[in-house]
Amino acid sequence: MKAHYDGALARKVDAPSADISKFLLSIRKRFSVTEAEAALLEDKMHETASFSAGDYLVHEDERITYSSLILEGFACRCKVSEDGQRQIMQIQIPGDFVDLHSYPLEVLDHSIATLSNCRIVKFPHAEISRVVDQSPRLARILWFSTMVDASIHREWIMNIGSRSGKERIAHLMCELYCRSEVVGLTDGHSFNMPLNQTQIGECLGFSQMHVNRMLKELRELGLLTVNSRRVDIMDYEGLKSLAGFDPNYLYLTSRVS
Amino acid sequence: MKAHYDGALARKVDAPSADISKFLLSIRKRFSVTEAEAALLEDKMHETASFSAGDYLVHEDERITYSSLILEGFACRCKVSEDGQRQIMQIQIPGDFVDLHSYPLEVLDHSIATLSNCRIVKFPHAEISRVVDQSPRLARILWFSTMVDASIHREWIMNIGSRSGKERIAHLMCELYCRSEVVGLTDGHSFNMPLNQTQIGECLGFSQMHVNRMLKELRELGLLTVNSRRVDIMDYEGLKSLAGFDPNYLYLTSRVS
DNA sequence: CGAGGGGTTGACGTTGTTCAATGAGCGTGG
DNA sequence: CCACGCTCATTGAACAACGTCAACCCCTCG
Repeated sequence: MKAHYDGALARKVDAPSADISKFLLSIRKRFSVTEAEAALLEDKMHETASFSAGDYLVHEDERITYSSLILEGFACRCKVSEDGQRQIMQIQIPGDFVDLHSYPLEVLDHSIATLSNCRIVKFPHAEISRVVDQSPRLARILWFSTMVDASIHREWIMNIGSRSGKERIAHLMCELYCRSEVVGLTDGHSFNMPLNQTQIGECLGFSQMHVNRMLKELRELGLLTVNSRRVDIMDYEGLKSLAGFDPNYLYLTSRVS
Repeated sequence: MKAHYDGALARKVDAPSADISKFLLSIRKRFSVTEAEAALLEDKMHETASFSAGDYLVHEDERITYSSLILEGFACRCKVSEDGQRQIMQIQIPGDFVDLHSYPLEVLDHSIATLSNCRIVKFPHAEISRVVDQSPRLARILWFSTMVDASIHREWIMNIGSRSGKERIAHLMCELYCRSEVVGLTDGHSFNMPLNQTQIGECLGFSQMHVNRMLKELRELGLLTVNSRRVDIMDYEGLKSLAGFDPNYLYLTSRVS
C-alpha cells in the first residue's frame, strides 16, 4: 500500500481475522478472563479497516454505530478550538478500545484522529449490547475500561495544570512507556512513539519550539532521547522521579472481582 | 449546627428520607425515566451524611463500598502533587453522582473534597450491582453518567491546555451556570458558587493573584461579577463567545434510547 | 535537483508567578 | 462596645516561563 498524504481518507476492508490479543493482554492485566469470555468478544469483531496517518476515525458530533479497537498504530482523542489550535486529550495505542465511550454516549464530543498508519477492528454497538446483556461481568469490564480513560484524563488535567515544562513531557513519556509495556510494545526501556514535537505540544499545551527546548534539557540530563518515532529512556527512575509519575492511575494491577 | 473549621471531620447520620429529585432532574434531561425506575433507585438510597467545608468524602487510594450522591453543597475531585499544590479536576454540584466511578474501579485514583458544607446520600455498591442486574437500561444510564464526567474532563484538558486566562475563567463559569441551571439552582443568570479565588485557580492552573486580575478584567468588560460565593453573569452571550463555550459536551439534550 | 516535513536555535514580547504590602469583612473574646 | 485574628480580595513590582518570529539545518522523497 502506498503512503498517503495526511487527511486523505483511505479505508480498506480486510479479511475477517481480527487479532485482539493486545486488548486481551491489557484486560488480563486486571481481570481473569476465561477463554469463553474472550471468544464471546472475539466473535463479535470481524470487520477491520486501515487508515493513514492524519485520517479521522470519528469526527466530533458524528453519530456512530460501532466502536473501534486499535490493532496497530497510534491514534488520539482531540478537539480543535475556534482559532484552529488542536488539543490532544489522550493517546491511544494498540489494544485500546478507542471510542467505547460512544456506546453509552451515542454521539462523541471529540474527534478521533490517527497519529500513524492504523489498523482497527470494529465492534458494532448492537453486538456490545448483546455482550452486555449476556455477561454482566464483561459489561463491568467494559465499563471499567472506559473509567480508566477517565482516570487518564484526570491525570492529564493534573499534568497540564500543575506541572512544569520538563515534568509534563517526562510524565507523558512515562505514561506511554507503561502502557506500551503492557501490550508488549517495549524493547527494554525503548518504544515506538510516532508523535513529532508539534503533536507532543498539542498534548501538553506547548508550542513546538518549547517542546524542542524541553526535550533538549531532558536529553542533557541523561533521562531520555526522542528520535524519529522512537523514545529511548536512559534513566527511568530519574524520569519518574522528575515527573512525579505514579502509575496507580493506570489501574494496571489485578482487581479483586 | 455550629460552623466548623475547615478539615474538621463532622459526619452526621440523618433520618432516612433522601430527596434525589435533583439527580432525577439531570437524568430526565437526557432520558425518559419511569416512576418505577426512579423508585428502584430511590429505594436503595437511605443513609445520608453531612460534611463541613474542606472535609474529604474519599481519600485517594481508599477502597470504598458505596457511591455518594450530592444532595446539597459543592464538592470536587482533586489530587495533591508532591510539592503540595492541589489540582481540582471537576466541580460536583447537587444532583451529581460524585464517585460512581469507584463502582467499576473499586479504588479511586483521586480524592473527593467538599468545597462547602455538603449533604450526601449513599448508594452501596452492592445495591448498584443489584440495580444493574435488574435493569440494563438503568445500567446504561449510570454508565452514561460516568461518561459525561469523562467528557467534562476532556473539556477541562482543552480549557487548561488551549485557552487564555480570561477565556479559561469564562469557560468555567459558563459550565457551572449550565449545570446549575439543569438542577434548578440558578436565579436568572446568577447562581451560588462557593469557590474562592484560590480554588478557582486550583481548577485552572493559576495562582490566586492571577485569578483576581482576570476576574477584574471580566468585570470591567461587563461580562460577570464574582462576589462572595455568588456569580452574576451580566452578559451571557458575550461570556460564551469569549470562552468559546459550546455546551454540547455536557450532553444535556434528549437521547434517542 | 528542488520541495517539504521535521528539528534546532536565538532574540524578543507576552503571560503568568512570586513576593510583598494593604484593606475589607466577619466572628470571637475582652 | 472595641480590639484582635483570620480569611479573602486587591494591587504593584520584579522575575520566570513560555510563545512568536525568523532563520537555518538535515533528511527524505519525487
